[in-house]
Amino acid sequence: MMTFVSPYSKSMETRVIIIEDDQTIRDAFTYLINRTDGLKMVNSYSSYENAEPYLVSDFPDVILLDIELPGTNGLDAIAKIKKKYHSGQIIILTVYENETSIFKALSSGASGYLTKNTPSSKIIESIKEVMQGGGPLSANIAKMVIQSFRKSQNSPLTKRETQILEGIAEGKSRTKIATELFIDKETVKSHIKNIYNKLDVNSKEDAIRIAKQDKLI
Amino acid sequence: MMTFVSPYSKSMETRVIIIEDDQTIRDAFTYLINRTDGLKMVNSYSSYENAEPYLVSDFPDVILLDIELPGTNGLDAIAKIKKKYHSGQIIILTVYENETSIFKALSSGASGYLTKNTPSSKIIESIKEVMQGGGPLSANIAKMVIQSFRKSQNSPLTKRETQILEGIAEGKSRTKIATELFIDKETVKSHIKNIYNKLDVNSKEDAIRIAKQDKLI
DNA sequence: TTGTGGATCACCCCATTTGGGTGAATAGAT
DNA sequence: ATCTATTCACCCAAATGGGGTGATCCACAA
Repeated sequence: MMTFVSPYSKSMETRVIIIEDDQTIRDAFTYLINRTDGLKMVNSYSSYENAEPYLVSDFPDVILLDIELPGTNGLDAIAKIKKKYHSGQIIILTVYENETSIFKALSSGASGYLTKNTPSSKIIESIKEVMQGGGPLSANIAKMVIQSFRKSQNSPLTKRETQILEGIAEGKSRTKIATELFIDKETVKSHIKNIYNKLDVNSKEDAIRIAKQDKLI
Repeated sequence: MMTFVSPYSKSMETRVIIIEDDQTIRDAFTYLINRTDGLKMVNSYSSYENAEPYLVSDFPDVILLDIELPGTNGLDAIAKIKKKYHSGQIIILTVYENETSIFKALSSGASGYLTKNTPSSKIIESIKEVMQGGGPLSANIAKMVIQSFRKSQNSPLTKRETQILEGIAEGKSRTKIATELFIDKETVKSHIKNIYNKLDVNSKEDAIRIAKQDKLI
Protein backbone atom coordinates (compact mmCIF):
# COMPACT_ATOMS: atom_id res chain seq x y z
CA MET A 1 0.00 0.00 0.00
CA MET A 2 1.43 3.34 -1.05
CA THR A 3 1.47 6.41 1.09
CA PHE A 4 -0.51 9.24 -0.40
CA VAL A 5 1.33 12.52 -0.08
CA SER A 6 -0.62 15.73 0.15
CA PRO A 7 -0.16 18.01 -2.85
CA TYR A 8 0.00 20.78 -0.29
CA SER A 9 2.51 19.16 2.00
CA LYS A 10 5.41 21.41 1.03
CA SER A 11 3.52 24.42 2.33
CA MET A 12 3.66 22.94 5.86
CA GLU A 13 0.29 24.49 6.52
CA THR A 14 -2.32 22.80 8.64
CA ARG A 15 -5.42 22.68 6.49
CA VAL A 16 -8.67 23.21 8.40
CA ILE A 17 -12.30 23.01 7.36
CA ILE A 18 -15.37 23.73 9.43
CA ILE A 19 -18.86 22.25 9.21
CA GLU A 20 -21.21 24.46 11.22
CA ASP A 21 -24.63 25.83 10.42
CA ASP A 22 -24.24 29.21 12.08
CA GLN A 23 -22.59 31.57 9.62
CA THR A 24 -21.37 33.96 12.31
CA ILE A 25 -19.46 31.17 14.02
CA ARG A 26 -18.15 29.95 10.67
CA ASP A 27 -16.84 33.40 9.86
CA ALA A 28 -15.39 33.88 13.31
CA PHE A 29 -13.47 30.63 13.09
CA THR A 30 -12.35 31.37 9.54
CA TYR A 31 -10.95 34.70 10.65
CA LEU A 32 -9.35 33.17 13.69
CA ILE A 33 -7.73 30.33 11.76
CA ASN A 34 -6.48 32.41 8.86
CA ARG A 35 -4.85 35.04 11.04
CA THR A 36 -2.77 32.33 12.68
CA ASP A 37 0.55 31.35 11.15
CA GLY A 38 0.61 27.76 10.00
CA LEU A 39 -3.16 27.37 9.89
CA LYS A 40 -5.40 27.80 6.89
CA MET A 41 -9.17 27.57 6.65
CA VAL A 42 -9.60 25.81 3.32
CA ASN A 43 -13.38 25.90 3.20
CA SER A 44 -16.42 26.17 5.41
CA TYR A 45 -19.75 24.42 5.07
CA SER A 46 -23.18 24.79 6.63
CA SER A 47 -24.02 21.08 6.62
CA TYR A 48 -22.46 17.65 6.15
CA GLU A 49 -24.32 17.30 2.86
CA ASN A 50 -22.66 20.43 1.54
CA ALA A 51 -19.24 19.37 2.71
CA GLU A 52 -19.36 15.77 1.59
CA PRO A 53 -18.43 16.26 -2.10
CA TYR A 54 -15.37 18.32 -1.19
CA LEU A 55 -14.03 16.28 1.72
CA VAL A 56 -11.33 14.60 -0.30
CA SER A 57 -10.31 17.52 -2.49
CA ASP A 58 -10.14 19.90 0.47
CA PHE A 59 -7.56 17.57 1.98
CA PRO A 60 -8.09 18.86 5.50
CA ASP A 61 -5.79 17.96 8.38
CA VAL A 62 -8.37 19.06 10.91
CA ILE A 63 -12.15 19.07 10.62
CA LEU A 64 -14.08 21.26 13.03
CA LEU A 65 -17.51 19.70 13.33
CA ASP A 66 -20.64 21.02 14.95
CA ILE A 67 -22.81 18.45 16.71
CA GLU A 68 -26.13 20.19 16.21
CA LEU A 69 -26.33 20.16 12.44
CA PRO A 70 -29.26 20.23 10.02
CA GLY A 71 -29.62 17.07 7.91
CA THR A 72 -27.01 14.55 8.96
CA ASN A 73 -26.21 15.38 12.58
CA GLY A 74 -22.63 15.68 13.75
CA LEU A 75 -22.60 12.29 15.44
CA ASP A 76 -23.56 10.45 12.27
CA ALA A 77 -21.32 12.76 10.28
CA ILE A 78 -18.26 11.53 12.20
CA ALA A 79 -18.77 7.97 11.00
CA LYS A 80 -19.42 9.09 7.43
CA ILE A 81 -16.36 11.32 7.36
CA LYS A 82 -14.19 8.56 8.76
CA LYS A 83 -15.43 6.28 6.02
CA LYS A 84 -14.90 8.70 3.16
CA TYR A 85 -11.74 10.39 4.34
CA HIS A 86 -9.39 8.81 6.83
CA SER A 87 -6.56 11.30 7.10
CA GLY A 88 -8.23 14.14 8.99
CA GLN A 89 -8.57 14.61 12.71
CA ILE A 90 -12.03 15.58 13.85
CA ILE A 91 -12.60 18.12 16.61
CA ILE A 92 -16.17 18.44 17.84
CA LEU A 93 -17.65 21.84 18.58
CA THR A 94 -20.72 22.01 20.73
CA VAL A 95 -22.79 24.27 22.93
CA TYR A 96 -24.53 21.46 24.77
CA GLU A 97 -22.50 19.31 27.08
CA ASN A 98 -24.48 16.14 26.74
CA GLU A 99 -22.80 13.16 28.32
CA THR A 100 -24.02 10.53 25.88
CA SER A 101 -23.18 12.55 22.78
CA ILE A 102 -19.66 13.08 24.10
CA PHE A 103 -19.09 9.38 24.48
CA LYS A 104 -20.72 8.55 21.18
CA ALA A 105 -18.56 11.14 19.45
CA LEU A 106 -15.38 9.83 21.02
CA SER A 107 -16.25 6.22 20.27
CA SER A 108 -17.03 7.14 16.66
CA GLY A 109 -13.52 8.47 16.32
CA ALA A 110 -13.47 12.15 17.23
CA SER A 111 -10.04 13.34 18.37
CA GLY A 112 -11.22 16.19 20.53
CA TYR A 113 -14.25 17.83 22.03
CA LEU A 114 -14.51 21.58 22.60
CA THR A 115 -17.32 23.78 23.78
CA LYS A 116 -18.02 26.79 21.61
CA ASN A 117 -17.32 29.22 24.43
CA THR A 118 -13.72 28.00 24.49
CA PRO A 119 -11.43 31.06 24.23
CA SER A 120 -9.88 31.50 20.81
CA SER A 121 -6.36 31.00 22.12
CA LYS A 122 -7.47 27.57 23.35
CA ILE A 123 -8.99 26.69 19.99
CA ILE A 124 -5.76 27.38 18.18
CA GLU A 125 -3.85 25.51 20.84
CA SER A 126 -6.19 22.55 20.47
CA ILE A 127 -5.71 22.38 16.73
CA LYS A 128 -1.97 22.36 17.24
CA GLU A 129 -2.29 19.71 19.93
CA VAL A 130 -4.26 17.47 17.66
CA MET A 131 -1.64 17.87 14.94
CA GLN A 132 1.01 16.80 17.44
CA GLY A 133 -0.96 13.72 18.35
CA GLY A 134 -2.70 15.14 21.38
CA GLY A 135 -6.34 15.00 22.31
CA PRO A 136 -7.88 18.34 23.18
CA LEU A 137 -10.78 18.44 25.61
CA SER A 138 -12.32 21.48 27.25
CA ALA A 139 -11.81 21.45 31.00
CA ASN A 140 -15.48 20.79 31.68
CA ILE A 141 -15.66 18.02 29.09
CA ALA A 142 -12.49 16.48 30.48
CA LYS A 143 -14.13 16.51 33.88
CA MET A 144 -17.08 14.53 32.58
CA VAL A 145 -14.81 12.07 30.86
CA ILE A 146 -12.72 11.67 34.01
CA GLN A 147 -15.81 11.18 36.12
CA SER A 148 -16.96 8.43 33.80
CA PHE A 149 -13.92 6.48 34.97
CA ARG A 150 -14.46 7.15 38.64
CA LYS A 151 -15.57 4.25 40.79
CA SER A 152 -17.81 4.53 43.81
CA GLN A 153 -15.76 5.11 46.96
CA ASN A 154 -18.32 3.56 49.28
CA SER A 155 -19.41 0.36 47.66
CA PRO A 156 -21.69 -1.88 49.70
CA LEU A 157 -19.71 -4.82 48.38
CA THR A 158 -16.60 -6.30 49.92
CA LYS A 159 -13.41 -6.73 47.90
CA ARG A 160 -14.13 -10.38 47.32
CA GLU A 161 -17.68 -9.69 46.23
CA THR A 162 -16.51 -6.97 43.87
CA GLN A 163 -13.93 -9.33 42.46
CA ILE A 164 -16.58 -11.95 41.82
CA LEU A 165 -19.03 -9.49 40.36
CA GLU A 166 -16.34 -8.35 37.97
CA GLY A 167 -15.89 -11.93 36.89
CA ILE A 168 -19.62 -12.26 36.28
CA ALA A 169 -19.63 -9.04 34.26
CA GLU A 170 -16.89 -10.54 32.10
CA GLY A 171 -19.20 -13.42 31.27
CA LYS A 172 -17.30 -15.95 33.34
CA SER A 173 -19.07 -18.94 34.82
CA ARG A 174 -19.01 -19.59 38.54
CA THR A 175 -16.71 -22.51 37.91
CA LYS A 176 -14.26 -20.32 36.04
CA ILE A 177 -14.33 -17.63 38.69
CA ALA A 178 -13.73 -20.23 41.38
CA THR A 179 -10.71 -21.61 39.55
CA GLU A 180 -9.20 -18.19 39.04
CA LEU A 181 -9.64 -17.21 42.67
CA PHE A 182 -8.48 -20.60 43.99
CA ILE A 183 -11.71 -21.16 45.90
CA ASP A 184 -14.55 -23.64 45.64
CA LYS A 185 -17.45 -22.94 43.31
CA GLU A 186 -19.78 -23.26 46.28
CA THR A 187 -17.99 -20.35 47.85
CA VAL A 188 -18.49 -18.33 44.71
CA LYS A 189 -22.15 -19.19 44.90
CA SER A 190 -22.32 -17.97 48.49
CA HIS A 191 -20.74 -14.69 47.53
CA ILE A 192 -23.16 -14.28 44.67
CA LYS A 193 -26.08 -14.80 47.01
CA ASN A 194 -24.70 -12.08 49.27
CA ILE A 195 -24.16 -9.79 46.28
CA TYR A 196 -27.74 -10.30 45.11
CA ASN A 197 -29.01 -9.55 48.60
CA LYS A 198 -26.97 -6.37 48.93
CA LEU A 199 -27.94 -5.10 45.50
CA ASP A 200 -31.51 -6.32 45.92
CA VAL A 201 -31.56 -8.24 42.64
CA ASN A 202 -31.96 -11.85 41.67
CA SER A 203 -30.16 -12.29 38.39
CA LYS A 204 -26.78 -11.78 36.74
CA GLU A 205 -28.23 -9.25 34.38
CA ASP A 206 -29.69 -7.01 37.08
CA ALA A 207 -26.59 -7.30 39.23
CA ILE A 208 -24.38 -6.19 36.34
CA ARG A 209 -26.72 -3.35 35.45
CA ILE A 210 -26.93 -2.00 39.01
CA ALA A 211 -23.21 -2.44 39.53
CA LYS A 212 -22.32 -0.49 36.40
CA GLN A 213 -24.93 2.15 37.12
CA ASP A 214 -23.58 2.69 40.63
CA LYS A 215 -20.01 2.33 39.38
CA LEU A 216 -19.28 -0.55 41.72
CA ILE A 217 -17.29 -2.21 38.95
CA MET B 1 -24.81 17.38 58.11
CA MET B 2 -22.92 20.60 58.65
CA THR B 3 -20.66 22.20 56.15
CA PHE B 4 -17.13 22.59 57.40
CA VAL B 5 -15.70 25.96 56.50
CA SER B 6 -12.00 26.34 56.01
CA PRO B 7 -10.31 28.51 58.64
CA TYR B 8 -8.38 29.94 55.71
CA SER B 9 -11.34 30.62 53.49
CA LYS B 10 -11.34 34.37 53.94
CA SER B 11 -7.90 34.54 52.39
CA MET B 12 -9.38 33.23 49.11
CA GLU B 13 -6.12 31.46 48.48
CA THR B 14 -5.96 28.07 46.81
CA ARG B 15 -3.97 25.90 49.18
CA VAL B 16 -1.68 23.42 47.46
CA ILE B 17 0.50 20.63 48.77
CA ILE B 18 2.81 18.35 46.83
CA ILE B 19 3.85 14.77 47.53
CA GLU B 20 6.87 13.98 45.39
CA ASP B 21 10.13 12.24 46.22
CA ASP B 22 12.42 14.35 44.04
CA GLN B 23 13.42 17.44 46.00
CA THR B 24 14.32 19.44 42.90
CA ILE B 25 10.83 18.98 41.49
CA ARG B 26 9.29 19.76 44.88
CA ASP B 27 11.25 23.00 45.08
CA ALA B 28 10.47 23.93 41.50
CA PHE B 29 6.74 23.47 42.07
CA THR B 30 6.89 25.32 45.37
CA TYR B 31 8.56 28.26 43.68
CA LEU B 32 6.13 28.14 40.79
CA ILE B 33 3.05 27.96 42.98
CA ASN B 34 4.11 30.63 45.45
CA ARG B 35 5.01 33.17 42.80
CA THR B 36 1.46 32.91 41.43
CA ASP B 37 -1.25 35.12 42.85
CA GLY B 38 -4.01 33.19 44.54
CA LEU B 39 -1.98 30.01 44.95
CA LYS B 40 -0.03 28.98 48.00
CA MET B 41 2.15 25.93 48.57
CA VAL B 42 1.29 25.02 52.13
CA ASN B 43 3.71 22.15 52.51
CA SER B 44 5.66 19.62 50.52
CA TYR B 45 6.38 16.00 51.35
CA SER B 46 8.69 13.32 50.01
CA SER B 47 6.31 10.41 50.63
CA TYR B 48 2.74 9.63 51.49
CA GLU B 49 3.83 8.44 54.92
CA ASN B 50 5.35 11.84 55.64
CA ALA B 51 2.31 13.69 54.39
CA GLU B 52 -0.35 11.57 56.05
CA PRO B 53 -0.29 13.16 59.55
CA TYR B 54 -0.63 16.66 58.12
CA LEU B 55 -3.27 16.02 55.45
CA VAL B 56 -6.13 17.41 57.48
CA SER B 57 -4.32 20.32 59.15
CA ASP B 58 -2.78 21.45 55.86
CA PHE B 59 -6.32 21.79 54.54
CA PRO B 60 -5.24 21.66 50.91
CA ASP B 61 -7.56 22.48 48.03
CA VAL B 62 -5.28 20.76 45.57
CA ILE B 63 -2.89 17.87 46.14
CA LEU B 64 -0.17 17.33 43.57
CA LEU B 65 0.72 13.66 43.75
CA ASP B 66 3.58 11.76 42.19
CA ILE B 67 2.79 8.26 40.98
CA GLU B 68 6.25 6.79 41.45
CA LEU B 69 6.62 7.16 45.20
CA PRO B 70 8.70 5.27 47.79
CA GLY B 71 6.59 3.42 50.35
CA THR B 72 2.93 3.77 49.51
CA ASN B 73 2.81 4.34 45.77
CA GLY B 74 0.75 7.14 44.32
CA LEU B 75 -2.05 4.87 43.14
CA ASP B 76 -2.66 3.48 46.62
CA ALA B 77 -2.11 6.94 48.08
CA ILE B 78 -5.09 8.30 46.15
CA ALA B 79 -7.48 5.93 47.87
CA LYS B 80 -5.94 6.61 51.28
CA ILE B 81 -6.08 10.37 50.80
CA LYS B 82 -9.71 10.17 49.67
CA LYS B 83 -10.51 8.23 52.81
CA LYS B 84 -8.72 10.52 55.22
CA TYR B 85 -9.47 13.86 53.60
CA HIS B 86 -12.37 14.35 51.20
CA SER B 87 -12.18 18.04 50.35
CA GLY B 88 -9.07 18.15 48.19
CA GLN B 89 -8.75 17.64 44.48
CA ILE B 90 -5.92 15.36 43.47
CA ILE B 91 -3.79 16.04 40.41
CA ILE B 92 -1.43 13.27 39.39
CA LEU B 93 2.11 14.06 38.26
CA THR B 94 3.99 11.44 36.34
CA VAL B 95 6.87 10.87 34.01
CA TYR B 96 5.62 7.55 32.72
CA GLU B 97 2.50 7.47 30.62
CA ASN B 98 1.31 4.06 31.56
CA GLU B 99 -2.18 3.32 30.32
CA THR B 100 -3.31 1.15 33.20
CA SER B 101 -2.02 3.49 35.90
CA ILE B 102 -3.87 6.37 34.27
CA PHE B 103 -7.16 4.52 34.40
CA LYS B 104 -6.56 3.24 37.90
CA ALA B 105 -5.75 6.75 39.08
CA LEU B 106 -8.86 8.21 37.49
CA SER B 107 -11.08 5.44 38.82
CA SER B 108 -9.62 5.93 42.30
CA GLY B 109 -10.74 9.53 42.18
CA ALA B 110 -7.95 11.66 40.75
CA SER B 111 -9.24 14.88 39.18
CA GLY B 112 -6.44 15.36 36.71
CA TYR B 113 -3.39 13.77 35.21
CA LEU B 114 -0.34 15.74 34.12
CA THR B 115 3.06 14.71 32.82
CA LYS B 116 6.00 16.32 34.57
CA ASN B 117 7.24 17.91 31.38
CA THR B 118 4.07 19.99 31.25
CA PRO B 119 5.05 23.67 30.88
CA SER B 120 4.66 25.66 34.08
CA SER B 121 1.98 27.90 32.60
CA LYS B 122 -0.08 24.77 31.98
CA ILE B 123 0.42 23.56 35.52
CA ILE B 124 -0.92 26.78 36.98
CA GLU B 125 -3.76 26.73 34.49
CA SER B 126 -4.59 23.15 35.45
CA ILE B 127 -4.76 23.98 39.15
CA LYS B 128 -7.12 26.82 38.38
CA GLU B 129 -9.18 24.55 36.13
CA VAL B 130 -9.55 22.00 38.85
CA MET B 131 -10.67 24.70 41.29
CA GLN B 132 -13.33 25.76 38.81
CA GLY B 133 -14.57 22.20 38.51
CA GLY B 134 -12.64 21.26 35.41
CA GLY B 135 -10.52 18.20 34.78
CA PRO B 136 -7.02 18.88 33.56
CA LEU B 137 -5.33 16.32 31.36
CA SER B 138 -2.10 16.72 29.42
CA ALA B 139 -2.69 16.56 25.68
CA ASN B 140 -1.02 13.18 25.35
CA ILE B 141 -2.88 11.74 28.34
CA ALA B 142 -6.14 13.08 26.97
CA LYS B 143 -5.35 11.32 23.72
CA MET B 144 -4.97 8.00 25.50
CA VAL B 145 -8.19 8.53 27.40
CA ILE B 146 -10.02 9.46 24.20
CA GLN B 147 -8.63 6.43 22.41
CA SER B 148 -9.89 4.21 25.19
CA PHE B 149 -13.39 5.22 24.12
CA ARG B 150 -12.80 4.65 20.44
CA LYS B 151 -14.52 1.69 18.83
CA SER B 152 -13.14 -0.33 15.98
CA GLN B 153 -14.18 1.14 12.63
CA ASN B 154 -13.98 -2.14 10.76
CA SER B 155 -15.64 -4.70 12.92
CA PRO B 156 -16.10 -8.16 11.41
CA LEU B 157 -19.52 -8.24 13.02
CA THR B 158 -22.74 -6.98 11.51
CA LYS B 159 -24.93 -4.48 13.32
CA ARG B 160 -27.27 -7.17 14.50
CA GLU B 161 -24.42 -9.34 15.71
CA THR B 162 -22.89 -6.40 17.56
CA GLN B 163 -26.24 -5.66 19.12
CA ILE B 164 -26.56 -9.23 20.33
CA LEU B 165 -22.99 -9.37 21.57
CA GLU B 166 -23.64 -6.23 23.58
CA GLY B 167 -26.61 -7.94 25.14
CA ILE B 168 -24.48 -10.91 26.05
CA ALA B 169 -21.84 -8.62 27.56
CA GLU B 170 -24.57 -7.10 29.71
CA GLY B 171 -25.28 -10.54 31.14
CA LYS B 172 -28.57 -10.99 29.33
CA SER B 173 -29.87 -14.42 28.44
CA ARG B 174 -30.69 -15.34 24.86
CA THR B 175 -34.35 -15.27 25.77
CA LYS B 176 -34.08 -11.74 27.11
CA ILE B 177 -32.14 -10.53 24.11
CA ALA B 178 -34.72 -12.09 21.80
CA THR B 179 -37.57 -10.33 23.59
CA GLU B 180 -35.83 -6.96 23.47
CA LEU B 181 -35.06 -7.24 19.77
CA PHE B 182 -38.49 -8.64 18.90
CA ILE B 183 -37.03 -11.77 17.34
CA ASP B 184 -37.14 -15.45 18.16
CA LYS B 185 -34.60 -16.92 20.55
CA GLU B 186 -33.59 -19.34 17.83
CA THR B 187 -32.58 -16.38 15.73
CA VAL B 188 -30.48 -15.06 18.56
CA LYS B 189 -28.85 -18.45 18.76
CA SER B 190 -28.05 -18.37 15.05
CA HIS B 191 -26.44 -14.98 15.41
CA ILE B 192 -24.40 -16.17 18.35
CA LYS B 193 -23.13 -19.11 16.32
CA ASN B 194 -22.05 -16.69 13.61
CA ILE B 195 -20.42 -14.41 16.16
CA TYR B 196 -18.48 -17.31 17.65
CA ASN B 197 -17.38 -18.37 14.20
CA LYS B 198 -16.19 -14.91 13.24
CA LEU B 199 -14.35 -14.33 16.51
CA ASP B 200 -13.09 -17.91 16.56
CA VAL B 201 -14.31 -18.64 20.06
CA ASN B 202 -16.78 -21.03 21.59
CA SER B 203 -18.02 -19.41 24.76
CA LYS B 204 -19.63 -16.24 26.04
CA GLU B 205 -16.61 -15.41 28.09
CA ASP B 206 -14.15 -15.59 25.21
CA ALA B 207 -16.47 -13.70 22.91
CA ILE B 208 -16.80 -10.86 25.41
CA ARG B 209 -13.05 -10.80 26.04
CA ILE B 210 -12.14 -10.66 22.36
CA ALA B 211 -14.85 -8.12 21.63
CA LYS B 212 -13.66 -5.76 24.34
CA GLN B 213 -10.05 -6.29 23.45
CA ASP B 214 -10.73 -5.44 19.81
CA LYS B 215 -13.15 -2.71 20.84
CA LEU B 216 -16.02 -4.27 18.91
CA ILE B 217 -18.36 -3.35 21.74
C1' DT C 1 -16.41 -11.44 76.19
C1' DT C 2 -19.73 -11.81 72.80
C1' DG C 3 -20.91 -10.42 68.64
C1' DT C 4 -20.86 -9.27 63.88
C1' DG C 5 -19.21 -9.46 59.26
C1' DG C 6 -16.18 -11.57 55.92
C1' DA C 7 -14.72 -15.62 53.65
C1' DT C 8 -14.89 -20.31 53.18
C1' DC C 9 -17.45 -24.72 52.01
C1' DA C 10 -21.53 -28.54 51.68
C1' DC C 11 -25.73 -30.56 50.00
C1' DC C 12 -30.74 -30.20 48.71
C1' DC C 13 -33.73 -29.10 44.28
C1' DC C 14 -34.72 -28.26 39.26
C1' DA C 15 -35.75 -24.94 35.61
C1' DT C 16 -33.06 -22.41 32.41
C1' DT C 17 -29.26 -21.64 29.73
C1' DT C 18 -25.70 -22.79 26.77
C1' DG C 19 -23.19 -24.84 22.99
C1' DG C 20 -23.20 -27.85 18.94
C1' DG C 21 -25.37 -30.05 15.01
C1' DT C 22 -28.04 -29.45 10.50
C1' DG C 23 -31.12 -27.18 7.60
C1' DA C 24 -33.87 -23.51 5.32
C1' DA C 25 -36.55 -19.16 3.83
C1' DT C 26 -36.35 -14.30 2.78
C1' DA C 27 -34.66 -10.03 1.25
C1' DG C 28 -30.94 -6.90 -0.34
C1' DA C 29 -26.69 -5.87 -2.33
C1' DT C 30 -22.86 -6.81 -5.58
C1' DA D 1 -26.69 -14.80 -10.08
C1' DT D 2 -24.30 -15.20 -5.86
C1' DC D 3 -23.29 -13.75 -1.35
C1' DT D 4 -24.47 -11.90 3.06
C1' DA D 5 -27.51 -10.65 6.55
C1' DT D 6 -31.41 -11.86 9.00
C1' DT D 7 -34.79 -14.74 10.21
C1' DC D 8 -36.53 -19.29 12.20
C1' DA D 9 -36.93 -24.73 13.32
C1' DC D 10 -35.75 -28.97 15.72
C1' DC D 11 -32.31 -32.40 17.39
C1' DC D 12 -29.35 -33.31 21.77
C1' DA D 13 -26.83 -33.27 26.42
C1' DA D 14 -24.06 -30.88 29.61
C1' DA D 15 -23.48 -26.88 32.26
C1' DT D 16 -25.16 -23.06 34.57
C1' DG D 17 -28.00 -20.34 37.50
C1' DG D 18 -31.04 -19.33 41.27
C1' DG D 19 -33.17 -20.58 45.78
C1' DG D 20 -33.06 -23.11 50.04
C1' DT D 21 -30.58 -24.16 54.68
C1' DG D 22 -27.03 -25.07 56.89
C1' DA D 23 -21.64 -24.95 58.98
C1' DT D 24 -16.72 -23.41 60.13
C1' DC D 25 -12.98 -20.11 60.88
C1' DC D 26 -11.04 -15.67 61.73
C1' DA D 27 -10.52 -10.95 62.74
C1' DC D 28 -11.99 -6.92 64.74
C1' DA D 29 -15.13 -4.24 67.51
C1' DA D 30 -18.65 -3.23 71.02
